[in-house]
Amino acid sequence: MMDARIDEIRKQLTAKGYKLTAQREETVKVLLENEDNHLTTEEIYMIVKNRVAEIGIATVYRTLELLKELHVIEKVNFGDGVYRFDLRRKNQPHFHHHLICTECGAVQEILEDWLLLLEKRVEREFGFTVEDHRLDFQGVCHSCKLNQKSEKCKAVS
Amino acid sequence: MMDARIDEIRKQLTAKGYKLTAQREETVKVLLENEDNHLTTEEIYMIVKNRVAEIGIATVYRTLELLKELHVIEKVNFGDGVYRFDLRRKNQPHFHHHLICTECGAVQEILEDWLLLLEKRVEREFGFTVEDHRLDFQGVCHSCKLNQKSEKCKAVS
DNA sequence: TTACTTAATTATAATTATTATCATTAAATA
DNA sequence: TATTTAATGATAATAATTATAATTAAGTAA
Repeated sequence: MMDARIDEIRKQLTAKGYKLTAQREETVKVLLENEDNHLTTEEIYMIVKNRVAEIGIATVYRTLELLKELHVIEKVNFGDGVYRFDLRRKNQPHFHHHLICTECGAVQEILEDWLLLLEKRVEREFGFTVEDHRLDFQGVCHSCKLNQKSEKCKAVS
Repeated sequence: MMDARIDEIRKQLTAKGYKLTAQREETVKVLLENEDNHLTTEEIYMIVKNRVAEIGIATVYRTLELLKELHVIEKVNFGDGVYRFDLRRKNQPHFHHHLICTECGAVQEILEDWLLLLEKRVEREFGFTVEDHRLDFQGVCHSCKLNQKSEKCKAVS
């Protein structure tokens, strides 16, 4: 399962003359295992270091930059001051959407592409050919709203 | 015109116990005059400094942070490594959209809100209450496409 | 296998962006 | 006018990222 994905990435790398070194492979594994997580460079470095020890943070920076160029991952910024990395999904030409909870910080993903119609409109109205997009919603997630309700109930009783 | 906008911002500041000092006013003016520009902190600092001289960069950082909290401006990141600041438009509860050209770097704004339907869908399908959103399209703008065509014509002739 | 060539790595220095500190100034208030 | 508080400027400290240079690993040709 994960091995297939790694092989695929290896092919993408070799196609461009790069190698999948042990350090790069471990970094990719961490990304795959944390597909839903949105880790920072520092976090990725710490996890890889705990496993193989033989890695410097500069290599992590370089590997992430490389994977970004290959469109394997995307560098995202949810406005909390740090960059995070997010795997692109298979067979999804465009980047997925996010629901960012301003209460608890949770980030949920919408993998379905909701922007096809709007992209046609952009082409029609602005003569702009869309290659990719970024759509994030900020707001209050379901579970935070439930918690707020139960807080209110406590206050009333 | 601009004065009205500044007065409005002054009121927003005083309502929260802040003052519109000379430094803050100049910073706001620069933002208003560059409504379509997306300046970085450094750029804003240089412009203000050339006018009043009496400002330190720390004050610019502080002022921009303050204006962000008041929802006067938004801190944006188009993926080129620097943060930029973008004025929120009047009577627009949600942030406007961007068309970012990957060829020439031009950033065009869509001031109309195209996401109302999708936000209802987010509420319905995920129980997530949207407070704000961020929508950017990356691609090739109209004028870059025209240029590419004329390049081809030259090559053929 | 051995020598050679190149890519990739590590450790660390340098750079850049941002934030924190603190003495000073300006403004508001009593 | 004296007092209090907010805001500023200069600069130190911190954090994130990039650049550098020596070393290692891997691939290739003789």
